[in-house]
Amino acid sequence: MPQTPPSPSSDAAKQIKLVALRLFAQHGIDGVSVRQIADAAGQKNHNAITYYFGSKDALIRELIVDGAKAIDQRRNAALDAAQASGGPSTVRQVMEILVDSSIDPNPPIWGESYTRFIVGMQMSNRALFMDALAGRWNSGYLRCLDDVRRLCADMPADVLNQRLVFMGAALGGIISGREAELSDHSRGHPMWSAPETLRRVAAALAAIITQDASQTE
Amino acid sequence: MPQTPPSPSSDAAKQIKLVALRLFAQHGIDGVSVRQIADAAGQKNHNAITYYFGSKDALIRELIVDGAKAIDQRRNAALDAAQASGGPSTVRQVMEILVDSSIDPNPPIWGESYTRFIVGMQMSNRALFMDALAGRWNSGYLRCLDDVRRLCADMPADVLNQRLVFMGAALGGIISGREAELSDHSRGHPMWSAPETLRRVAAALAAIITQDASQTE
DNA sequence: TTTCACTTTATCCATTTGGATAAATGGAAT
DNA sequence: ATTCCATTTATCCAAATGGATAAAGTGAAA
Repeated sequence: MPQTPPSPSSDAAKQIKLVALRLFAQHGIDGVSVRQIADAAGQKNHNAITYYFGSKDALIRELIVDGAKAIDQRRNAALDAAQASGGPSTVRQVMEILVDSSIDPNPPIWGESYTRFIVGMQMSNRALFMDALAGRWNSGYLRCLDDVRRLCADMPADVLNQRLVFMGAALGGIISGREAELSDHSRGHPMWSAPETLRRVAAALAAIITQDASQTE
Repeated sequence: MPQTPPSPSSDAAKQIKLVALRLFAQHGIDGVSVRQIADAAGQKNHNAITYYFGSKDALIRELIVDGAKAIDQRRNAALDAAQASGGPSTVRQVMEILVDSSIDPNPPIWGESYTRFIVGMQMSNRALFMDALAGRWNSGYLRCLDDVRRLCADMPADVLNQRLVFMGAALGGIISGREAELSDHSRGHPMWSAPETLRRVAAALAAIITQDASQTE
């Protein structure tokens, strides 16, 4: 009777995680019961969650860390690659890294869910979210911010920091909106599935940072 | 035994609505029970919700409509005022209207909650949200978008519409982030309480719309 | 003072929740 | 074939949930 992680990552456990992430993203963690998760994962009994993860809470924590880790690793890899040639040379480049690393390169058939999941957690279960991450898996994001600060050294620090806050909020809002749209398979999504759209998201975020007075009009 | 709205708006009913909005904004509608609401509203019994609103669901619908109505009226009033002198003449002006109208001029002591509530509903309870609004109380937002289209007539429609989508997502993300910060009374919030900050939010949103190629750096 | 409508309070209820326990199942190694 | 293990399935449980009902309480009008 394994109280510690029973199977490192059995098929069933993987399936439960995939399905739970989607349901949590769609309805919030308080809007989904362990029974619904077990059902959707093809289990005949809700005890599967207790068996594989210990509790609903522990499952949620795993999902938070898994996704944050994956994104952080993509971010750091992209930054390391850019670093090889002296680091990103424009704010736009940093935003591209920030946006691209937010996207799962191998999403399940029904589309991505993590950003919606995480944004929902930050809104409605901030304490659990913060506790699960405990400051971990955030280095890539912080490195991006530092690169922007390096590239905008002439901007007053308080103005820049404010814009970075706006940019972060915009990033979450836009990417989770994209996820929600793409997860609706009842219609096509020409805009969001167009390859240039993510470039334009990066451009929009860069505009928040690098806006100048001439933009008054 | 009033099955229809019992009291138009008694003190207790008002208090319940105020408190419920805050709790729903903080924890999501599935994270708050009618007992918690009644407790926080000073009621000794959770039947108050049934008595005044019929059901938890009906209370939620009232909250959705109340806030949407108030915002829409502020938006239309501001647009009407601008219309008197030929309508807003810059995208920045439209964004100011959009941002300012999102703010409750008479918030409760603990701060505003509606944007977080609504963003959470859109994420986790989209169907209920859409059904409660049924397309109503959205004319102010649509008028703002049309004003932007008028002011950006030279921009390709698909590009502009895309940026309007980004802007809307950014607006929700930024304003709900502001609400969350300001609702935390354990610390001061020099940035968010500064009077110029909302102007800068509007500037950031305007930058998303009016970004040009020179912004590549 | 009595009546009557409105409001508050006290219970009751069926259902759902997360979790615990235990029984069955299945496959590989012995 | 038997043992032993991880896994799946079947129940059980106390607590919490949204809602319904009914009993008090309250104040103004008659």
